Amino acid sequence: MAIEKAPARRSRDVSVPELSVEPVGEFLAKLNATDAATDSMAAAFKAVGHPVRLKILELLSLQSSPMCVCHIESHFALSQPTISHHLRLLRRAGLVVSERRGTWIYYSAATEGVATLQQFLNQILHDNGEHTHGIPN
Amino acid sequence: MAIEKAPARRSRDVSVPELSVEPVGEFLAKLNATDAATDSMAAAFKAVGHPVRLKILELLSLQSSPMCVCHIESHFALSQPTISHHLRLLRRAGLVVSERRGTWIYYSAATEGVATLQQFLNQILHDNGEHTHGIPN
DNA sequence: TGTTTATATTGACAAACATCAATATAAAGA
DNA sequence: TCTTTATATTGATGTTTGTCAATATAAACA
Repeated sequence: MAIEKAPARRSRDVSVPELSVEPVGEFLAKLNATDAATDSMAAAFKAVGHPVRLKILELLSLQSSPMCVCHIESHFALSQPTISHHLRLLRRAGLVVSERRGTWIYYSAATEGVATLQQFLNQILHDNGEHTHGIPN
Repeated sequence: MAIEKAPARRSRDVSVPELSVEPVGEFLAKLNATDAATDSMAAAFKAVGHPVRLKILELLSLQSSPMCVCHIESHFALSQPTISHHLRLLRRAGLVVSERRGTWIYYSAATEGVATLQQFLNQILHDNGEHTHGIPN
């Protein structure tokens, strides 16, 4: 197991390795997408970061047509208030929408919200490896 | 605001509206992707469900070449152990990988892990609206 | 060897979360 | 109007999470 030499230093010998690509221009521009944007994106990911909510979203997208709460409920061994709670979180995150029809309330997946997350990950994947300049030896 | 009629009933008049599309075949097959699979997918989403971790991932993908912890750290007003903690969670979720180089440890985005999430959302988007059979009146 | 430096781990604590029982709301039907 | 039913909200409780200070580990260097 060959031990690598420490990365090259800047003119003044600081204790931090040099970045192989400077964080300028487009880099910073993208990076500084408002904190608010990052926060709401993170909040949406957090919403699908729970098995029950992930499954609800899966359920709604597979079902395609809106489902009422009682149908959603029947897929889980959880109390009605708990399902209601998870639905609220998904709604707040913009991942599902609801519509009242008489006594029932129908939920469906919110395409836009899901697309936003998908596009974010897409960007991560495309940015990554697009401009690999090699790594400090 | 027009109030809708209750959805049609089954033969025996139960208190639950009829599903407009029956959950059979491919539907159930997809749905029953093991709970374990759902859980690990949810765990990965949860990992990006925090602003700091989301930003770290963004940072790594924009930077493209691996970054050492001290560089990552410099982007946040958080203690070193806290950053280390977030990196651990990202690593456990399979979203980043780390490699030791002498004293430093370099992190980079794990393309596979991110791709898994991206593909999941992709599926959600494609399933949704693919077979809209109309909704109960 | 001993010292320095980068990163990880531990322990503690406050804040956020998941869940349920109980209750409220709101629509439908008698 | 009163009752029933579907869903939401509230309040309580145990669990998980985010954060830091203190400490440990591990590599590099003198």
